[in-house]
Amino acid sequence: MEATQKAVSLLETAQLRQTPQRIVILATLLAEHTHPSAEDLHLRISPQLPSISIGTVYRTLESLVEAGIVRKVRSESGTMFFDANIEPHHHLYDEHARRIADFEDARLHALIAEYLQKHPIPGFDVYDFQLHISGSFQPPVS
Amino acid sequence: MEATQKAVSLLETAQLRQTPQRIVILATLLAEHTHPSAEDLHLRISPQLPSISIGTVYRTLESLVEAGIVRKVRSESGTMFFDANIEPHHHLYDEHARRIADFEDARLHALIAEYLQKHPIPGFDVYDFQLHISGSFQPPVS
DNA sequence: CTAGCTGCAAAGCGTTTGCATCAAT
DNA sequence: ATTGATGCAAACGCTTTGCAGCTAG
Repeated sequence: MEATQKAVSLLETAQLRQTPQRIVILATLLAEHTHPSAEDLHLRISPQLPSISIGTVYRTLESLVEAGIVRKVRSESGTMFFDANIEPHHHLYDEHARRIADFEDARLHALIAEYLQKHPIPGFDVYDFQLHISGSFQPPVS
Repeated sequence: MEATQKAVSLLETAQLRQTPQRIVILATLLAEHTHPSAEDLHLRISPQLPSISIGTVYRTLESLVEAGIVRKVRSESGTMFFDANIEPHHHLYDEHARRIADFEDARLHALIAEYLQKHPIPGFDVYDFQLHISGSFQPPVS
């Protein structure tokens, strides 16, 4: 399915207003295979919708997160990155390129989930967990 | 050993100048069992050393991190928290109280490390990993 | 003596927000 | 028509930085 159509249908089921801004933001994010920041998205969208403001991008992303359509992940540097992949997955933090990539490994996820279930943490109620793996994509020339 | 003495000896072995500011900052952090922010530390230190500036706190903490004496962890909200416990450990993110607590579990750490070693990620060099467990300390009254 | 740390204040950066206007429903 | 979204710009919170003076070595 095309990204724009998918965006429209997701907004519809989430009962969110289908404004041009929201449709473009969500469609752009769905078409991405990376994890863009709000600013990244704003830059990418500006040519198609020059009047869109960065504030709207932030507010829209926040609504999408609340609706469960989008996930946000904070990077080491503090910037938020957005992710339309809401399947449980982990992240690889590239320390050199300063970007974040998805890391899906159902077995690893199950392994940790099982461990946490078998060994509950006293006084702490676990909602969710995420593995942050830091390293680099291309080993630095040493 | 007393915190101040430990701070002095850590600064010495790290070959960092033993200024009153650095000694107090490190000693305060060593005495903490929580993960204070730079501002927390500044507030806690001000009565003893009223002239100390927040900039110095940040610069000192950065030096200590570089020296491997201190770890920093970014919270969900974006604020940095500092931690004098440099043993490999994971963190519990309390979504309600917005604080971070240590979670040490050598078996879980070993389990994940072993898995990552046995199943290398193609094209990615792993330096380190951290499990972010989110939840709450006192289950909300529902 | 001198390399490097400190205090101060200003600037930086990503993000949020108040407000008047505008548009989806 | 009404509720909620938008653009704009100002403000925000945390962190970093330039600079002149100070201090540990």
